[in-house]
Order: sequence, then structure tokens, then C-alpha cells
Amino acid sequence: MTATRDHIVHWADTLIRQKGFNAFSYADIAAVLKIRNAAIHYHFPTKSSLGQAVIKEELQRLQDYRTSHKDLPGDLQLQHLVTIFYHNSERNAVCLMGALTPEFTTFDGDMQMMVRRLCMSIREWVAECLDAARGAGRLHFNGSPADRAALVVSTLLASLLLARVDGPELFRRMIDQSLEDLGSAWRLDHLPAMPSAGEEGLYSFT
Amino acid sequence: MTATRDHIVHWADTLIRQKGFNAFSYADIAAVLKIRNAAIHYHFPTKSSLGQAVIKEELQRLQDYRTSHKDLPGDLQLQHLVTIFYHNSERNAVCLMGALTPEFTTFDGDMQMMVRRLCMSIREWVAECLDAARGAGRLHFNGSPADRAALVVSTLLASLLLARVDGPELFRRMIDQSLEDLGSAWRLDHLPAMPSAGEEGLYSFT
DNA sequence: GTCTATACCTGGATAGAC
DNA sequence: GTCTATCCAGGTATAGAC
Repeated sequence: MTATRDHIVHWADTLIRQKGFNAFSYADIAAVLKIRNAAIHYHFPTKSSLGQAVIKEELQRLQDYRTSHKDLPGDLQLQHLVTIFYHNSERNAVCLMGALTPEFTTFDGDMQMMVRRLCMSIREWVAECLDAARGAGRLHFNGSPADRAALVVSTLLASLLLARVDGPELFRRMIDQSLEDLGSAWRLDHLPAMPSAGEEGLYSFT
Repeated sequence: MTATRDHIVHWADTLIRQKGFNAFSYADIAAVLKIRNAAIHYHFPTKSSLGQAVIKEELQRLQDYRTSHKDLPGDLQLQHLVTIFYHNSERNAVCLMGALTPEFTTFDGDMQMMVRRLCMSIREWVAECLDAARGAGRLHFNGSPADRAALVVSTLLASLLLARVDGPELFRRMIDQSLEDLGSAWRLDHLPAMPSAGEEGLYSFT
């Protein structure tokens, strides 16, 4: 069944965010899913192929969201992104960019390419949102949308890393300050507490 | 001789920034220094103890700089920090915070403590610099120095990670935009090209 | 598709000679 | 302090039965 494949990718994603790509093993996934590591190799011959599948799914989720919300104001799309990161911070998980870029030099060419695509796609999306939001007078910032997008992504990425060491409260403070900087009235504080665990698809791009 | 010990720490630092903590091995260091891994174990019984030594040196360099430049205006101290990061970006190296926080959950208690101290110390220093610089009218920003410091550190940290994937030019653009946001007249563009390789102590915290 | 079994390698770490 | 030699655990990956 293809369900197994999906479960493998899901847990690989989770473990990458928890421990990093090099630190997680087939045995970790096998233990959770109660299968043997040979079963994982059936679906993903190499660890690199598994890593690529994880990123591919993330890209797909991002793409799906963009196409289904293309008419939503840019700042509201960004709220969705921020919310996803917020939920990651509550689970002490980091984003795929934050997990994978430090180990970038240890990856093979195919994997590096996917990491690159992931970073580019997220920055591109954020840039478009920022551009539209500024054009509509809903957000305010200096400089090009592309550079500002890189800074916004930076803040999200690094907030998760620093919050992992300092606690989730730091994440809220940093993000709310960033939102103020952008002239947004919306704040993380308005968000409800974390939804009950087990929700799938919520903790997406990353 | 204690020189060997220093060399080991130096290369461990370099390798951590290149590949991450879990990905580098005693064999990597042994190969570079042309010694056996048993010699490394003599100086550092466990890998964790080596990692802690790397962080300890970084903290020491930071401390040394702060005490010897305590009368320098905050924004000029921050320029030094930015310059260090800039040189890291030129070598495709990331900072210790960026390298270690993603793998944080895989470390033992002692190592986690050191990572925490490192992140705290840097943020604290930056906060003091920002506070002083704003008080002197040399920099401008909203919010508390502590929150702003976290954002500044975030930008530096994540710029290195994203630049690794996108090229060093991205680092310059992001940092210069950040400097503009802070009301600084100084820009990275003013910096000379990277100094000849082999300089020690330059690529310090972090 | 999943299993058992296993090959093969690399990693961290230790013992004991020099 | 550094070496040789070695242990042992764990990791990725494969072969072949079911």
C-alpha cells in the first residue's frame, strides 16, 4: 500500500526537524512504524532519495496552498505561514530549511538541488506576498520585496532555532516585533493555543 | 604539547561549521593533523567534551573582545560582529549557533548547556550594543534591545545559512538591508575583499 | 510489500606499548 | 603524548524467502 510510503515520508520529515538529517536513521522510522528497515529501503533505495521525497512533499504543500489562495491578500497569506512556524515552535521542531542548510555540504547533488529549490520557492512566495501587501498599503517596508523576503524568512527560520534553546516564548516575542516592523496589526498573541496533537498537514512548509 | 590540543579544537570548529557536529568525525581531524584518532581521545575523551571545548573557546574570544572594547560605541562593536560573519560567508562557513541548534536535541546535557550559554552570551552582548547605540542616537529601532538583539542575531545566523545555498551575494544584500533598517550609515560594501586565507582568530564568534 | 538475515563500513572509544 | 591494535555499536544497503 502507498499508505506506508506516506507514513515513512511523514516520520522522516518529523525526525529531520527533530534531530537533523544525518542524525536520524532508518531504524528510527522502522521503530515508530513497527516495520523493518528493509521495508523502508523498498520505498526509498537510498537515504538521499528519502530526503528528496520529504522536500518534494513540502514543495507540493506550498504549491497547493499558493494556488488555492492566490486571491488572498499577501499579508493574510503570510499569516498562514507564520502560523505554521508558530506551531512548529510549540512542538520544538525547526523548519526544513533550518534543519537542512547546516548539513548542506554533506548532501549529494540531487539532495542539494532540492534544498535549493525549497529555499528559493519559499523566498519567492514570501516576496510576492510582501510585494502585493505593500502595493495594497497593508504592509510597509523599505527595499526590494526579494531582499525583504529573505529577511522575513530568516527571522522565521532563526526564531525556531533560537527558541529551541530559549523556549517558545522567544519565538512569539521575535515574531511579534517583526510584525510590528512590517506595519502589521496582526500579532501571534491573537492565536489560540496549539491544537490537539495528531493534526496532519498543519505543520507544513516548514 | 598543548599546541596539538589547540589545533584539534580549531579544526573541530571548522568542521562543525562545514558539516555539522554529528557529521564530522575524529578521523576527519586526524587526517588533517596527520595524527591518529587515539591522540585526539587523549585530549578529549568524548566527542561531547570536544564540542564543549569548541564552544568554550568561542565564548572566550567573545569575552576578550568585549572587555578590550567596552568603551567603543555599540554600533562599532556590532560592525566587528558583522564583519566576522561576513568572513564566514565568504568561506561558506556557518556560525556555531546555526550549526549546533538544529542538532540540539541530539546532544548530552553538558553540551546543550554550552550551546545555550553561547546563544545567550551573543544575544546579551548585541542587546547591550544596541541599547548603547540607540541611547547615543547612533542607531534607531523600536522595541526592547533584547528583542531587537534576537532579531539581529537571527538575521546574521540565517543569512549564513541561506547564503550557503544561494551564494555569498545574498548575505551582503540581507545584511545591508538590515543595517539600513537600523539607521546605520555603514554598509558591508565598504569592506575590503576577504583577507588572505590562513588568518587565525579572525573567524571568531561565530 | 514486507520479512529475515547479513554484508560491509564507519564511528566513537579503550588497552597497552613506546 | 602519540602510537598500534582492537572492540563494539550503529548505520546504510542488499539478497532472497514468503
